[in-house]
Amino acid sequence: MRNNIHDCRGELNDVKLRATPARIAIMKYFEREDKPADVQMLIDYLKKQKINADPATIFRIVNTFTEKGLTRQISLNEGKYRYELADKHDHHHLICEACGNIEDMTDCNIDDLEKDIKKKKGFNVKSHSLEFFGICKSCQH
Amino acid sequence: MRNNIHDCRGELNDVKLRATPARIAIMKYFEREDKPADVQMLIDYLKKQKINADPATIFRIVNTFTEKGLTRQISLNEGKYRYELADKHDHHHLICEACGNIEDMTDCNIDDLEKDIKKKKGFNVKSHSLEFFGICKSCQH
DNA sequence: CAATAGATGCGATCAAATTGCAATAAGCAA
DNA sequence: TTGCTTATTGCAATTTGATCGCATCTATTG
Repeated sequence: MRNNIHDCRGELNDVKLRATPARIAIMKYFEREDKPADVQMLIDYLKKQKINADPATIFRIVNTFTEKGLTRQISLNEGKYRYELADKHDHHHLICEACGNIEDMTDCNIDDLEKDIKKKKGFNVKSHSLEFFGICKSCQH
Repeated sequence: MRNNIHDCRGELNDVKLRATPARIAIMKYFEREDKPADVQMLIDYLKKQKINADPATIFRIVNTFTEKGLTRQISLNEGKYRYELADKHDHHHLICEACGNIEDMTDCNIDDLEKDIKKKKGFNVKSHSLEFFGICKSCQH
C-alpha cells in the first residue's frame, strides 16, 4: 500500500510534508469533491473515515496546504473560509441564493479584462476571484 | 440645516430608517470614500467626527444598511467583511498584495460571461463579485 | 529499531460578529 | 414646544471562526 499512486503521498512529499492520516484524507477529499470545502465539512468527512482530528489540526492542515501551494483559500461572503485545490485554474463559482449550492463554472475567459487592467491602471494581476450569485437551474421550478 | 440636501437624511428616510448621527456620518463616509470600509475604519472615522459609537452599533448599522439595499457586504479574503454603496455597479477591486491598497476598476464588461452561464448551466445570475489580486503600479518600483 | 524533527491534541486565547436588555433619542402628533 | 411611542443605542455577555503555546506523539531517516 505504501506509495500507492492514489494515496496522495506523492503530492505531500513534493512539498516536504509528512503523510499523516488526516492530511492524506483531506487531500483525497479535495481530489474527489468539486465543491470548495470549509473546515466543518472536512471534520465531518474525516469522522466518516474513522479519522479523529481536532479542529485546530484541520485549520493547521489547510493553512499549511495553502502556504505550500497545494490549495487555495477563498471567501464566498459567508464569514468563513473555504478551500479548494490550487491547480483548478480559470474556474469560477455559481452560488445559488436559494439552496446555497455551489457549482463550478469552467472555461471562462477574462484574459482581456486583465490586459485592460494592466494597460489602464498599471496594476499587475497575479490572480483573481470571480463569484456569481443567483438562482440555480433546479431552484427556478 | 435640517433636511440639508447633502446630509443623507433623504436616503435614510427613503428606506424608513431614522437619521441618527452615526448613520448620517456613515452614509457620508460611503459617499466620499471609494474604498470599501470595514467596521474598524468606520469606528475610526466616527471618532474623528467626535461621534462616539459602540462597535456593536456600527455592526448593526451596516447590517441594516445592507438589508435595506443601501450598501453591499463583500469579502476580500481577509477574515472580515467590508461594505460599499450598493449602487456602485459593474466595478471591481484591484487589491495590491504588497501594500494592501484597494483600488476600484470600473467599466468592466462581463455581460457575455453571464449570458454564457445562463445558456450553458441554466443558472440565473443576479450579481457577481470579481476581485483581482496582484501588485499595484506604485509597488512595482 | 532508535533518534529527531515535524505533527497533533488540548486548552487557552483572539478577533469578528451577534444578541438581550435596559436606557436613550428620533420622529410625530397635539 | 411638549410629550408619547417606538426605533435605536450602549453595554456586557456570548457565539463562531480561527490561532497559538506546549506537552505528547509519530512519520521519516539512518
